[in-house]
Amino acid sequence: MPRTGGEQRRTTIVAEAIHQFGRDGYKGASIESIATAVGVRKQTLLYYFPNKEALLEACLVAAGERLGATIAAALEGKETYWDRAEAVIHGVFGLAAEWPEFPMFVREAARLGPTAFDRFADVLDPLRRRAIGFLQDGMDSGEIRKQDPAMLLFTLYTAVVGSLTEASVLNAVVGSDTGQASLRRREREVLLFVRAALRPTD
Amino acid sequence: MPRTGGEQRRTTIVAEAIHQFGRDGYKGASIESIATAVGVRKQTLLYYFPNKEALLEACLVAAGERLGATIAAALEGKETYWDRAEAVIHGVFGLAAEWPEFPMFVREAARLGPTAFDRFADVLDPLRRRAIGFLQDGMDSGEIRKQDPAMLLFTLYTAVVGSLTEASVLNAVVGSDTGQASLRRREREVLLFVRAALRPTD
DNA sequence: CGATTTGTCTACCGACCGGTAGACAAGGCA
DNA sequence: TGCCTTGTCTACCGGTCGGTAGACAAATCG
Repeated sequence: MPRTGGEQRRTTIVAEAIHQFGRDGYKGASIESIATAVGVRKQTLLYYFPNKEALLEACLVAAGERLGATIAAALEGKETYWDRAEAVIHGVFGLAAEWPEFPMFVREAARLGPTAFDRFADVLDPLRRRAIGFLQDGMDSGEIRKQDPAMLLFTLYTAVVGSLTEASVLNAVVGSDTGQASLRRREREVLLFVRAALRPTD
Repeated sequence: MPRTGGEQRRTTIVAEAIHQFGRDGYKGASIESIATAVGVRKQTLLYYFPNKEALLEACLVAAGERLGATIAAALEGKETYWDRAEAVIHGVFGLAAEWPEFPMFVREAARLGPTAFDRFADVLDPLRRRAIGFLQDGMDSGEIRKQDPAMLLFTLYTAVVGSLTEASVLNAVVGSDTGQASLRRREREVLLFVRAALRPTD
């Protein structure tokens, strides 16, 4: 047994937990099934995380960091306000493509209440501030429709996350539309929608 | 014991179930706590609904009918495309104001997968068709930005429902903002956002 | 080499949850 | 009046879940 264990196990468990919390909800996913999926017994999982809630917190922080890294990478080298908005949305959709349960987990985190969600949001706070300042600048320079920048950011968030998580609704509204192609269609749609909504009134 | 029971009990149970399914999720809410909340034993609830899933289906149909009635009432007498869109959004926000768990329940229904969500959506199908046709007309007459009307309806849905259900996110993004005043702010924001997004490109 | 830490396991417990069986009382009906 | 349906209850069962106790083996370190 190579003593490389430790951290690696931890991250594997967290990844699987995000997967199952996203798919089945916090209550719906059992630590037993998470442990089994990682190829380990429940008690081994409890060795790394003292209880289910601690596992959740680890997932929230990990998810925040992952999303933060994605967004930071997307912003690199982008200068204009529209390039940035587009890059962030594209980055988030890319993350959703390679990790479909990720947006569902974030939504579940929000459902669990502010206490849980803040664990996730705190990691992203610097980016949140940057985004609001940036939207404010765009409004000052007349490139973005004037409004409350924080509320705008909230509405943008709901539009993007909703588009990523409401697959059942998509199915009911536009008919069967699944897989990677659907995700690309939705990304394009959200981009057009957001661009139109940001455009200043003449 | 007045023999008025029956239907009234049923609807009371369904209302409470929507409440708890919305607040705690399908898995998180137990039929026992639902029964207790309406002042009855679990076995009495099981007398009306053979099992938990049957209760859920009854909730889905009831929710669909309630939302359908709300939207239909909102549409009455409205002629222009913008009056209609605004009336529907206002109606949905009104429903959310008097029944806060309702949007959460709808989102939970979507989370449970297409099979469950269709029970809810089927009731609303006539309205869905009307909405798409109506958006199409608006595009043909140049009053609405040209795009896929079904995808537009989906994006509008996600924006409205997201704004109603992501309270934790709102808290994290714009700071503490609760109660009826917050709901009104969000309604105004969504209205502005949607109006800007629908506006045709010059 | 021996002591200790690290990691994984088996065995078990108490709580809860969904659902069944069936007693029982009160209203409606022939 | 007496039977039957309707509605509500107590009692219980099997399964799952989160969590504890503690045995045990391999790796590490003085």
